[in-house]
Amino acid sequence: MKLATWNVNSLKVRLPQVLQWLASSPVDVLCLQETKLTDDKFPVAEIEAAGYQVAFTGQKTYNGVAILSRHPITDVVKNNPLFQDEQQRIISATIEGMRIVCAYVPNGQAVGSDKYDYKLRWLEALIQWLEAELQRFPSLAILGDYNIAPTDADVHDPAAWQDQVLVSAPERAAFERLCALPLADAFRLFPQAEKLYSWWDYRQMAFRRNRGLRIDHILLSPALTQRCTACEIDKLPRKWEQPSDHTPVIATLQ
DNA sequence: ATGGCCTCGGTTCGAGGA
Repeated sequence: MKLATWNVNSLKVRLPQVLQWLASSPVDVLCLQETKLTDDKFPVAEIEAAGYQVAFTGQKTYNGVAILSRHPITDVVKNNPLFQDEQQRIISATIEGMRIVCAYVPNGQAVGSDKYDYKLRWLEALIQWLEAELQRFPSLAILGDYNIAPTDADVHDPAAWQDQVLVSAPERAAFERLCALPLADAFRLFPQAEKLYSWWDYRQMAFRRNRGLRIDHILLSPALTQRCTACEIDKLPRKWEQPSDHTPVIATLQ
């Protein structure tokens, strides 16, 4: 069983790449963020033709999330019931006995900004909601773009990024509280090479210089942590023409 | 010192992302 997450930065632009990636990496579940499509524009037929069921919630221009699955999808819930939010950033569903949560955490723009406050409030509500969800669903995975690099090992240049948005102490504290629910960062369950990232800025040839951050994560409840045998970042799609600035992260479960 | 790119909406520039 393979679970994956990918912020595609517009599914309209990236649909061919998503289909190409699934053809060569036929994961069981793929969570997408930043689809940037209203629901009436979602490419249901193309995704079903590739062998996947899909649940999604979107809006115009910004945000939007989706869960693609080779197995039946049931009990779809959109957003966090504890947090009134016009922005479409969460969708969850049950697949093969697992509760799958697909999340697009707010970026936060800059420390101290209104958007940063929104990010921290959003994360607080996420923690409260997941605490209850874990009681209901022992086998739970939350996959997505967290917009948080958990430690300096996840940052290409920690000195340059110190106290900036995506790495600031309050954001990292929120990530730690998620881990304390408990949820495990699947990537860190295993030995990993250094300087592995999931996002690189489009500017300054950041990808070629590997100036990136690891901000896309798969967090697993204890029952799924026990089953997890690998977690890896697939850099290949970031090398394709007209790529997303993020690349997929994949967890393998027994 | 600053910004450098990409996407969208809606027109050729601004907002947002990270």
